[in-house]
Amino acid sequence: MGRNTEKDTESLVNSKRSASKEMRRAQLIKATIKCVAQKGLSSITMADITKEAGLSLGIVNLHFQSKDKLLVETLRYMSEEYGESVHRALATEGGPAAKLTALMEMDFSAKVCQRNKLAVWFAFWGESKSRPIYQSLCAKIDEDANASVHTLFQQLDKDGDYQHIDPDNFASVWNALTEGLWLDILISPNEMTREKAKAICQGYLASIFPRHFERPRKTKN
Amino acid sequence: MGRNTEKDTESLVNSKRSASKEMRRAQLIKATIKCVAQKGLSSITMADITKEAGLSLGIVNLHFQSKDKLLVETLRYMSEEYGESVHRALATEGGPAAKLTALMEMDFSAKVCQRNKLAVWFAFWGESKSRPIYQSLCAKIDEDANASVHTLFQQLDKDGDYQHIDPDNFASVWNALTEGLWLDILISPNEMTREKAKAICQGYLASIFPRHFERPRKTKN
DNA sequence: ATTTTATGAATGATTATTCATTCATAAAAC
DNA sequence: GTTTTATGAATGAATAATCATTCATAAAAT
Repeated sequence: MGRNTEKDTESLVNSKRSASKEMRRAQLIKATIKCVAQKGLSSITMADITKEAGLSLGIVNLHFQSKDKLLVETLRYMSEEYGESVHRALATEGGPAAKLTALMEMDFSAKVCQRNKLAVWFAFWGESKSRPIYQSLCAKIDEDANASVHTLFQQLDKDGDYQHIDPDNFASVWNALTEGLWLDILISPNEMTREKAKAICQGYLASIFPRHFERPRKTKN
Repeated sequence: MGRNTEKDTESLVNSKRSASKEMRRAQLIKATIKCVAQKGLSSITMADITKEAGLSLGIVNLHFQSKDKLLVETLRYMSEEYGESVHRALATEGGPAAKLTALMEMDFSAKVCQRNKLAVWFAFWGESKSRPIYQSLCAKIDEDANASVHTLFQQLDKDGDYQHIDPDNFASVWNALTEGLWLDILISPNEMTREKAKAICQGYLASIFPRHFERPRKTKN
C-alpha cells in the first residue's frame, strides 16, 4: 500500500465523520463503479451505491446533488484516471517503441483493463448518444489518446527509417484494435484474456516495425 | 421499398388490428431500438416504446410478458439480423478476398453501422456483465463472426501464397479493428465516418495482402 | 358466437429526493 | 484543563414521483 500516487481512498475513510469532501466523493464514485459493473447502469439505485459505500441513503445528494450528477462525475473520474495513465505511459524513458510498449502494457493492465471498469466504460458509451455530456467526455479522452498514438507511429516510422506509405493508417488501426480487444475481453473472457490481447497487439507491432518489436511467443490459445 | 428480403415491418402494420403476432413483435422491437438509441437503456419506459410504436401501453406485456423480455428479444433480433448479414457477405461470389471485402462493406454499411444501432449494441455490451443472457447472446455472435474471419484469412494466406508467419494474428486484429471502429463512429462521429473506417480497413488489408487489395485513395481527413 | 388482439385507467411497487435530527469534531470561554 | 457552544457531515424516515404491470372493457377477426 501507499505505492499508488493518485486516486487513493483506502485510508481515513473508515473514521466515519472525518473524511474530507474529496475523499467522500471518491469513495462514492468507486462504489458507483462497482455497482454499475455488478448491476448495470439501468438498474443501480441510490440504495445500492450507498450500501456498497457503507454510508447512508442521503449521502449522494449531499455530495453530488443528484444521482445523475454522480454518474457524470464517475465518468469524469474514470476519464481523468485513464488520461493520467496514458500520460504516465508516454513519459516512459526511451524512444517511441518503448513508449508504445508502455502504452500497451497500460491498456491491458489489471488496473485499466479489469472487467468491472470495462463494463462501466461500455455502459457509458452505450448512453453517450442520448447524453451529450457523456459523449463529449468520451470523445475527448478517445481523441487525445488517438493523437498521441499517431505521433508515436510517425516518430517510430521516421526514426526507424521504415518509410511506410501510411503510418497514420497503422496508428488508426492500433487505436481501434485496443478498443476492440476490450470488447472481446468484456464479452468473451474465456476466449480473450489480457495476455492474449497483448500478444495480438505485440504481433501487430512486430509485423509493422520488425526491427523494434519481437513476435510474441504464441498467439493461438 | 420491398428491396430488403428479411426483417421488414413497414407494410401491414398500419392496419391496426390486422398485423400478425410476429409483425407486432418486430414493430415493437424496432421501436425499442429507436428508443434505446434516443434515450438510453437506463431511461426508456414502456410509455416511450409504445408511443414510438403508435400503440397502447399494455401492448408490450401482451406480446412479450415484460419489459425485460422485450429487451432480451431486441438483442436476439439484432444478433440474428447481424448473423444473417454476415452469412450473406460470406456467400458472396469469389474467393476469400472478395468475401472479406463484402464483410467489410457490410460491417460499415448504413444498415449495420448506423449510430442508432451502434448505441444499442454498446448499451447491451455494457449490461452484459450483469445479465448473463445478454452476455451469452453477445459472445455467440462475436465468436461466430470471429471464426469466419479466421478461416478467410487462412484461406487467403494460403491461396495467395503469402506465407505469413501468423495469419491468425491478422485475423484477430481484423476482428477487434472492426469493433473498435464502431466505437469511434459512435462517440466521435465528426472524427470517424463509415467511409473513413472502410478506408482504414482497406489500408490494413492492403498492407497484409498487397496483391489482393489496393490501398484506398486517402486515409487522412 | 367465440376467440384474439388492443386499449388505457387504475394499481402497487420501486426509488430519488428531502429534511429534521443526530453527533463527532473543533473552536471559544472559563 | 474542562466545559460550553458552534459547525456541518451524516443519517434515515417520510415524501413524492415515476413507472411496470394488471385487467376490465372494447374492437376486430374468425
